[in-house]
Amino acid sequence: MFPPVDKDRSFPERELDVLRFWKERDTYHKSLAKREGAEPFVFYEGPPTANGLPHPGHCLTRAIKDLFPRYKTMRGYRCERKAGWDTHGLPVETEVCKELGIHAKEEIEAYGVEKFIHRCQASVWRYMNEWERLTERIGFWVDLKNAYVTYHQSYVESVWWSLKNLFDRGLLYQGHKIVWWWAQGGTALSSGEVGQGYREVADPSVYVKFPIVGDQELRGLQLDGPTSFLVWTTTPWTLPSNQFAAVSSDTLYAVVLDETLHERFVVAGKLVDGLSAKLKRELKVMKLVQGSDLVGLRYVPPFEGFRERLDRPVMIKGNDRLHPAWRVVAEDFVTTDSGTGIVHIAPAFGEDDFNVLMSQREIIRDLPLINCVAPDGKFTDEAPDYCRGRWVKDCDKDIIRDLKQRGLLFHQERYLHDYPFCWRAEEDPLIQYPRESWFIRTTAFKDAMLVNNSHINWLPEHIKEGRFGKFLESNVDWALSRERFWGTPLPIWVCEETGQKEAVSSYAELEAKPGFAGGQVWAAAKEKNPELPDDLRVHKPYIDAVTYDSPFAKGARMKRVPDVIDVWYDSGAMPFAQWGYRGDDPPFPRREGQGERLSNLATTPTAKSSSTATLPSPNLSPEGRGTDSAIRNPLSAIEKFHSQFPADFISEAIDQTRGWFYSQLAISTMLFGENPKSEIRNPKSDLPAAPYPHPFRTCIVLGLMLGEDGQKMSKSKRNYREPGEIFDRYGADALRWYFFANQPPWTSIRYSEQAIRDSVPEFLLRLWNVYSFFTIYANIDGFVPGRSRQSAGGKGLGARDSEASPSAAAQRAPLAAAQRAPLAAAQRAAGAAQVPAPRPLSSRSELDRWITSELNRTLATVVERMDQYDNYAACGAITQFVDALSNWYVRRSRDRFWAADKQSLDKLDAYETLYECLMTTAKMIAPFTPFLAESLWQNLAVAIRGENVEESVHLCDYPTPDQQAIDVALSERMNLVRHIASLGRQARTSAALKVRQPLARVEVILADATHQPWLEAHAEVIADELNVKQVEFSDEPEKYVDHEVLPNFKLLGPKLGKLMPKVKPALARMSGSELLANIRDNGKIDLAIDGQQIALAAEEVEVRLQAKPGWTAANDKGVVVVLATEVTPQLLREGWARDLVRVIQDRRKEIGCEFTDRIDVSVVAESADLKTAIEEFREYIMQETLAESLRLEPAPQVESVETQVGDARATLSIRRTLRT
RNA sequence: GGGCGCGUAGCUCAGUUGGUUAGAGCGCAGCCCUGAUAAGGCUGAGGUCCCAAGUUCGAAUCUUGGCGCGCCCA
Repeated sequence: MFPPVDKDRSFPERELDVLRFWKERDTYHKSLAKREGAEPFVFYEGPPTANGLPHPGHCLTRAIKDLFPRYKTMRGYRCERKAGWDTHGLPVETEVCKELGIHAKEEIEAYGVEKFIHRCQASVWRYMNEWERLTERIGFWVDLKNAYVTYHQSYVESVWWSLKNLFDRGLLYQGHKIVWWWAQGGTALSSGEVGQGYREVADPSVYVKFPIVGDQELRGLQLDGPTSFLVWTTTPWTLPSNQFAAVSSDTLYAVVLDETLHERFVVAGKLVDGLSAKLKRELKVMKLVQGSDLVGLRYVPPFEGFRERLDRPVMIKGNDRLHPAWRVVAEDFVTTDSGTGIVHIAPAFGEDDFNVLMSQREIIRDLPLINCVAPDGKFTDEAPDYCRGRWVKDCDKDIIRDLKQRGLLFHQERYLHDYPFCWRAEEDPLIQYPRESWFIRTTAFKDAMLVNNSHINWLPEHIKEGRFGKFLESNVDWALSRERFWGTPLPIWVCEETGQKEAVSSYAELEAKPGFAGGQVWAAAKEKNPELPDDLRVHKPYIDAVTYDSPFAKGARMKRVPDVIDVWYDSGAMPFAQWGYRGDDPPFPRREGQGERLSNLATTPTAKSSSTATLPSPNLSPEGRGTDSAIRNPLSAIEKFHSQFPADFISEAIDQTRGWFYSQLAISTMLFGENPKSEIRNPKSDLPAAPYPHPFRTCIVLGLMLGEDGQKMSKSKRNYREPGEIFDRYGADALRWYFFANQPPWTSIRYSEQAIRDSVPEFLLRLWNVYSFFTIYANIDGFVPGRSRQSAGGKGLGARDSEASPSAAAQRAPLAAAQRAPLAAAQRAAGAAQVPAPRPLSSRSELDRWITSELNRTLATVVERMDQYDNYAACGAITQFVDALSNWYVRRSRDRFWAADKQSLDKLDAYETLYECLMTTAKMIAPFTPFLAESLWQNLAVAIRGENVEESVHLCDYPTPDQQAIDVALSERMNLVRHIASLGRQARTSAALKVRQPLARVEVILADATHQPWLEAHAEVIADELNVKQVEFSDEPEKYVDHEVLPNFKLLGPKLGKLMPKVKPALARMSGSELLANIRDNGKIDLAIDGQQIALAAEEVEVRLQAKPGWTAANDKGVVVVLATEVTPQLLREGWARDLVRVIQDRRKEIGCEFTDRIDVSVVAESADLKTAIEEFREYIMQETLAESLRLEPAPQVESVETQVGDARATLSIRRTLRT
């Protein structure tokens, strides 16, 4: 007995049962254990941050991350899935700040860094439960218990190790650069962070006069009267820090006369007209000058703050004198696209500007930087008095007013542009500001990164050369340091005397340093609060307290630089840091039989660095290590890293292009790059190269998920539903199927609740109904799968549908199969003894062979597509199969299932075939909709076969196609039958003849007669589908159809060229049937076009059919179906009988009959025709409705209903047969 | 402003080396079937394939230039 279908339970409810089942049985770990020793399929989890709530976008990521590991596991690979959490960084800090109601960096310091860090650490886990619940509920199998956590000491130390490696190789340097600066937060932001904060704002746009100093040599410019340079800026607050004005050497500048102001101005010639238009008055061009001729001209500084100090010439090389500020320089970056062609240079506030200063410093040594803004974003005392101590952006208005009063403002307007704000403090505009910062010399690896990238399988492909490739091309050094609190501390200690620096790779290494001090700060904190996680030891402020003796100067101390690092570095270090890997130290033991992924990394293990002078032997167990073990790399980490590097598969959304995708690639290329010659390598580096690509081979770049309104999903807009509600309403399978089957994963998808809802009836429910149909009848008939009849000697389909399929597995994963084979064989042997195999496929009916062929064709497609990471096409194939199974196989097989003889071979074949289809489908869909698959498996397999099958569908091998079972011709023919049936129904519709009304005959006309003999042999199917007595394949098609002969453009195009367009009309002018006859007789058609003789071969034309008017017919794709519409009284009565059957069946249902209940029927009707019909078809009616009696007189004891049968009214009473 | 991607039915999306009748699902309308029944099927309406130019015998598809949207970067 199969467990009866639980009609009352919803999909979500059943999913919860499945979740419980997996948990109880620990199915995930069993699925791993089963693949012990098998070839690994490596997956990396890109760590989410758990301090925000997950939304539907995260569901997509988690679904796709589950799909392929599940699939690969079933295909025989071992796929560990270590979860991870990204825990550091600004997002966390700002959350805590919000909680505390504080904002600025000083406020954090005032609150206390130690307390602040404690809150950060706690806040990281705020939404952990929600994330874990989501992960579990959507069916994402991942090892949450052993998740890596970026603030854990082992992780931090692994990151330190990698930074030390870079430092030792001279790749980590301190530089003075213009950075995007979050003044309130007191830190620089990475380009990625800045990018997230752009938004459109209206800034003041001012054109300012820089009056040319009159007493200088004007090089024949003949400026009679006051003349000014016009400069343009959208940041008036930078004007008090103006230092130069830049022009473009080879641009023509115009000296224009403004007759209203009676002043002259210098602007780029090209921009004069535009400027005039803005002003609505003419600017008269007096003279044109080459930009290079303006270089060196001085102007009056717009503000006085630095004038006293700097407005005088200084000596430069060769006794020349030059003003340190407020003169014109030529720069390449100056364009005439906008503004005035003369650029205001404030070196403190722009990268280009800063570079001007740097090149000027090559001429004037010690040239000071003009900057009257402090790091907190407020003006210093060198600024105009009305600005001092105020936030720069607040001063724009006052500065403009001041300029206006002094007659220096030429023009003012508002300018709409995108400007960056802090991504975590949305009201804070960023400013560009010069800072000391630590950088990684990623530019040295640009070529290596490009090579590495070229080996990665990006999906969609355009990412490789497109977005990601372009990004790599424009690589700039990675600004690593952050002047913040909650992050991985930069592990660099500086000698307070000499300023020399060194990097440290672990806390233990610090403790081993001579003169180690400061550890007591942590010890004291821990004593005071024993609850503190030990991981905080390596964080601020405790780590800041650690100092030691300087190896560079006697008596001096080493102190840590106070910065923490960019969180993106944390995430990018994940391929090794998740294991706490810190290099092959001790050497990694080479193991036999390990694939190429290990060999290159493991071949050249080298000892290094002083702290490991006495290496333990590689096989020393982790427990047996000595006291200094913490300094060394844990053995397990080395093994783990080597066996799990690189990843075969990762996936995140496209916004990670410059985030996680880049950070991983950059770090991996720098540490494990393949071609040492092309890179800066240091003898100290102990890292052997790994072949590209790494650290990931295939990356599916997911599209962004938009809200229902097409906008980016956002909590404040509420344009999406909480994932939890989706699970409760439709279930995880519905959501997953929606993701996998509705579009390729990389298209950005608009979240649509309706579409999720729809995946229930379209796929899940349809399949479930097939299963339900099977269960109902299999139970009625007491069907036991595999125990059909004569023992077929074991080599039937039984082997295929039983779980074990060792030969298939052996081709894929030798190790796994070898281990499993004996067990599987034993299982099969045991099963075979109890359960004789069913009839072989070859003995079964055509319909059975057809659906089995479809099943295997589907499997072939699914496996082929999934191996290419193409879930969308795979799902399409599955959908089609389920449709074929439900709407053709089951429908056409109904009579077989209802056959009275429970032991009829045909009936048993039908059960057997459907059972096999369902079992294989359960396995086939397991990676996609794991819950439904499990329910099917439990009810169809485990409930019947118990120990003889895997206890979960997810422990099964993925089914592979049986090429022998595929019959392409049969598929084609069956499609043709389905097509004919569809056309027949179409014809019925147009004649308003319902299918229940039998008709005498249809005639089928085929353009291509290839399959006609086969169809003639299957006329019965068509007759049944269309409810006609007779199907004929007309031998006089001319009676019903016109033939249209069309050229095959694809074949003829290249051959005929320009004549091509004339062929179609030429053919149309001739009679279709004559052309056909021509082909039949001569094998070709002769045409004359433009006087040229052309012969068209049979395959170069296409014959189309068009039903002639006057016939009830439908045509499409070379088939016409003509319907005989005459309804004789005999046919009419038969139609009525069928109608009565339907009415009785309805009534059966209404009174709650079981499928097998017998009934007594009474029909009272006035219509003589109806009575005749009933008598005529009495047997048929009784048989169809399981009636024991059928009377034409009232049944007073039984409740009756009025009803309509055909055109007649009738009173119907039925009751269950009274039997004990 | 630059890079990348996308514009196909009311909606969500397919559309394979360019081939002359551009498809699917949903939605809508009408109908059918029903012992899988809170399912299923059929039919219909609905398209200047964003616009323009070019290449070609032939363009939704290739090229160029616009326009619009999204993402990334400035």
